[in-house]
Formats: sequence, structure tokens, C-alpha cells
Amino acid sequence: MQRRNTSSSTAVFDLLKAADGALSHEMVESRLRTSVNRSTVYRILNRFVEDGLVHRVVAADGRQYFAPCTDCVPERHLHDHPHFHCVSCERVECLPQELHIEVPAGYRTAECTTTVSGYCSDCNTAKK
Amino acid sequence: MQRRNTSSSTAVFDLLKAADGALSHEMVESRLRTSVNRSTVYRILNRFVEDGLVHRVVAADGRQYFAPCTDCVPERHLHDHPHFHCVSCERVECLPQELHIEVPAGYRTAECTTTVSGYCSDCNTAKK
DNA sequence: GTTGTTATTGCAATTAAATCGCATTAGCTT
DNA sequence: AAGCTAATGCGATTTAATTGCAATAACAAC
Repeated sequence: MQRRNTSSSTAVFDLLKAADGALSHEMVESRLRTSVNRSTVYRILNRFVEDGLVHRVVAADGRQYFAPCTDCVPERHLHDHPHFHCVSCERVECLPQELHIEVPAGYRTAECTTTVSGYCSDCNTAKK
Repeated sequence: MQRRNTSSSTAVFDLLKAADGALSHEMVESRLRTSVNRSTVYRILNRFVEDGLVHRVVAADGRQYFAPCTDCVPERHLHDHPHFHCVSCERVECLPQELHIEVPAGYRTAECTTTVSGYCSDCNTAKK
């Protein structure tokens, strides 16, 4: 299927690229200057994931967060670094660590997500 | 709060202990011999997690899976090994590997889950 | 620039996982 | 056996995400 560039989809992609971490659908929608329909945002994000432009991270709260790919090439589309999810400010950020997870023989890995939940330094000090 | 042992809660706990991996709420409910209400199963599982008897794993599908704790003591309640989630048969199993994930200074870790999605050996060979 | 095809959008309805309020039931203590 | 209250069942509700369908708008071809 041929893809088309719309103002909404480029706005979403720019948002993701400018963000300092992964964004939930809600964050994307609220940060958009122009109002874009809820389902449209979901479809745009799903399209990005499908096209390999964006990674989808499911945090411990069961919600989806989206971050643009870096260092990904078509042959090797991995996202094997851990993510930190602050349960207070909801921010999701990538941790600069590489994981090597081995699966038993015969298994086939499709994707891998690691999520650490807790409090980021800002929220941690604010709590005290 | 004082806990009480009911036939339902012990049945659920026995199921989890006997299972070869983490079970979703749906799996628990369908494997129970006696019919237990949906909300009750959820509440029983949440109670187990709250009491530190069971770990909750959120897979890439956004659903919750539950597995009894092993090697956990009150002072150190961790579940830092990866889980494999077969997207075909829905089975979730623990991978015998220990992860060491470092968070930036000032951060506080509450929990950590790693989920590898893909096909287990059974489903992988069945596909071919 | 105009036209035609069809990907994309907006809207409302829907699905699915998980939670909650409340009256009833049943564990545990005394 | 009695009393307190944790746990249950039921229905309604919340929330994230998806879907069907008609309307709109990208993009290619002319």
C-alpha cells in the first residue's frame, strides 16, 4: 500500500522525534497544536510501527508508548534497550544500555521490551 | 488487613504453582474447576501481588500475566528475569537469565519486567 | 491546472481488559 | 454459637485501543 504524507502524520512524527522519550497516544494528542482525531492518531502511530519507523513500548501500566527508531536498519530492527517508566510523571525514557537476552533453542524472537518502573529523579526528590 | 483463606483463592494459587509459566486472568478462570466470578479472580490475583506472593507481568499485548514468586524474600522481592511470550499459543514462561539493569542516579526502581515476544519452539515448527 | 484513484480522516459505535459499588456470603476469632 | 468483617457475585463502569463507513484530501496521470 502506498503511503501519503499528511499534515497530521508529519506533525506526529516531528513530535516523536523532538520528544525526550517515548510518548503515549494521550501525550501525542495533547501536544499536537492542531486537533487530530483520536482514532487518527492511533492509526498514524500504528502505521509508523508497521513501517518500522517507530517502536512501540508497552509499559507496566499496560499502555502503549511510542518512540522513533534510532540505529535501526531494515535488516535489524531491534529495540533491545531498557525503558524507564516513571509512575508519577508518566515519562518514558530510553536507558543507554544494551541487553543480550537469550531464548531457548528453536524459539524465534519477534520483539523485546524491557520496562523498569519507578520514580525518576525529579519525582523521587519531589516526594521527599 | 487480615487475610482469609477461601476455596477460590487457594484454588487459584494452586493453579499458579502448578502452571509451567505465567497465566493470564483468562487462563486462570478457564482452568478452574469450580466457577469463580471474573471480578473475584481479578481481586484474588491482585491480592496475591499486593502480598508479594505472585508477580505480575505485562506482556507486549498489554495484558497481565501472573506467576508465583520463587526465590523471593520480603527484603528482596525481584523478578528481574526475562519472560518469553509466545504470540501464537499465548504461553508466558520465565527465562533462566539474570538481568542487571542500571538506572540513572537519583532514580528509584519499583519493578522491572522484560518481555520477549515471538514464537516458542512448538509454534515455530508448527508454522513451517 | 484538472481529473481520478484511493489512502487517510472524522465520527460514532464497539471491543476487551480491568476495576468498582454494593448487597450478600462465609472465614475466623472469641 | 455469635459477631465482625474479609471475600464474593453481580452488574455497571472505566479506560485503552480498534473498527465500519461515509467524507476528505494526497498524489499520480493527463
